[in-house]
Amino acid sequence: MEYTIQKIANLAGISTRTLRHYDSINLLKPIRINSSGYRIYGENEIDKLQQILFFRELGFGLDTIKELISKKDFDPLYALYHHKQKLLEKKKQLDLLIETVDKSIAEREGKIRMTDQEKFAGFKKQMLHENEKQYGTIIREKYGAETVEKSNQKLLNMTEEEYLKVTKLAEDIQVKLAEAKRLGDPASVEAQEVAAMHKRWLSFYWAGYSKEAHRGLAQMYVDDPRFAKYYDAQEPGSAAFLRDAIFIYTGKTK
Amino acid sequence: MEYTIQKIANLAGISTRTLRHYDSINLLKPIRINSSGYRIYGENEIDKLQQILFFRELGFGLDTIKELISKKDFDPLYALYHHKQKLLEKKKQLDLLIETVDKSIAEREGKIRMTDQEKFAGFKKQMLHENEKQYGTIIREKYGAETVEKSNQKLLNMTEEEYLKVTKLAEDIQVKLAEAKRLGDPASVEAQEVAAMHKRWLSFYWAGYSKEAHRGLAQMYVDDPRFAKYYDAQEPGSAAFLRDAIFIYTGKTK
DNA sequence: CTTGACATTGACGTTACGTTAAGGTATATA
DNA sequence: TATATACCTTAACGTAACGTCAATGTCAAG
Repeated sequence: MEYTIQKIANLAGISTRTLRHYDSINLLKPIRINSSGYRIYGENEIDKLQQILFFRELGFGLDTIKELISKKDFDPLYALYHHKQKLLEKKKQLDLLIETVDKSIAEREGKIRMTDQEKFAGFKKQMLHENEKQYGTIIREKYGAETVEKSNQKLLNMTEEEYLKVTKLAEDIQVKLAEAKRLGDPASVEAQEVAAMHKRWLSFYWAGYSKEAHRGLAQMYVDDPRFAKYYDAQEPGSAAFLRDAIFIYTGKTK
Repeated sequence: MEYTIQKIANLAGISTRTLRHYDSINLLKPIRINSSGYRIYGENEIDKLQQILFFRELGFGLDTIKELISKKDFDPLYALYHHKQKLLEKKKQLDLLIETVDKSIAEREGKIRMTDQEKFAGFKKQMLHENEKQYGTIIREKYGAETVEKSNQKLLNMTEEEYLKVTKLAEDIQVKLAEAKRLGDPASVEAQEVAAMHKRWLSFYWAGYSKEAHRGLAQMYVDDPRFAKYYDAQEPGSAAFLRDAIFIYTGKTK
């Protein structure tokens, strides 16, 4: 099926302006432009739009959505599982809100009392922290094709806020690491700062932080060419330098 | 209990900037400012903020929220009932979305097929029209103190979009009615246009439109001094003029 | 007495569109 | 064949609800 802009807008319950906007920011391009300059959308665009709307519904910004779905290894099926999980969480929160309404009604009718805390239960985006003790599959399974996949999946399970934080942190580490490397001393304040950042970064993916595991990962950075390549990209020898810094940071000179 | 800005922000899970914003637009003012110029919030503000957040959660704009809760006859208890109903509707929609995810997963796994329509079920703010056949209590109960209350309650049951539309329509009617009245002829194009607008307006509150009922209401506008006063405010004699126009519009010269 | 965590008022920035404006295109009907 | 109507286009400014500085003041603890 081919759709003009208004047909697809009606189908999805959005405005034509929104579709033009998505076109202009390269989030969703029509499959082709006809001889009159009209946008024409096809089946693939339908599915892509659906994904976009799911992410949007879950509070992701358009920039983030674009990043996610345009990745070469974007997996629509896995994304759908992600959506389901997140929608279920949202539903839980809605239930909490409804409970808060019920309580507030009962309070107004003089039946019960509420603390000020209780009056806002369900509004706060509850700490996923507590009930989401992700355990560190990364190291435990050693590395391999799976490892990288798994950690990408963890990305999808983050809120947008977390996602932005963690990707920014990763970038910062790259930059600071290259700077520190140029100074040459893995015991320097700069290098130790990088090691600390790396610990924070690791904690995103991996709840059970321990010095031993941190060191193991650091060594892996050197041994595994894929990781080494990533860290050496900005400045050669960075992977080894980072390992040394982390070894010192975790209290082991070598 | 008294709260500083950050305490209340943490309590409610919002930012201090948001609270300052609400202050500056007169949506939520602190109970007092202390000697250092700090905002201090009290119990009443807590409850008011809760109401604000409920409305916000339901997609109401801050302007609209301000209008609603600052009305002298704002009823917090009734509002809570409203919130509950709307939250339950929202939950229904979420269930629909989750169903859409499930189906989409099944489709990707080759188990079922989906139409393009189905792929977007749950995104569209479903027509409340269908399952919300409000019946016309206004006329049926004749008028009285209750009548006005009931129709105000209907306002709370509208989405923001509807609310804005209906209030704007009411204003437009006022203006156009005064203009048409000055022309003098209730059969004129202008007057008939007003009658048509009035029908649209009425349909917002009252699903079971009929010419008889429309005429009944028009007569009531003249007979009831409260209504007459409202319509005669801009231009004296407008209530009677409107009645005449509606009588003609509904096909009864007198 | 200074440090750090609070608070204040501007004021400009951002996101995701809404909303004209000015105009080209397709099709049904007079 | 004309014209009305319902589409479509780009361009550009508008808006809502804050986020994010910057510059500065206040308060409690060590």
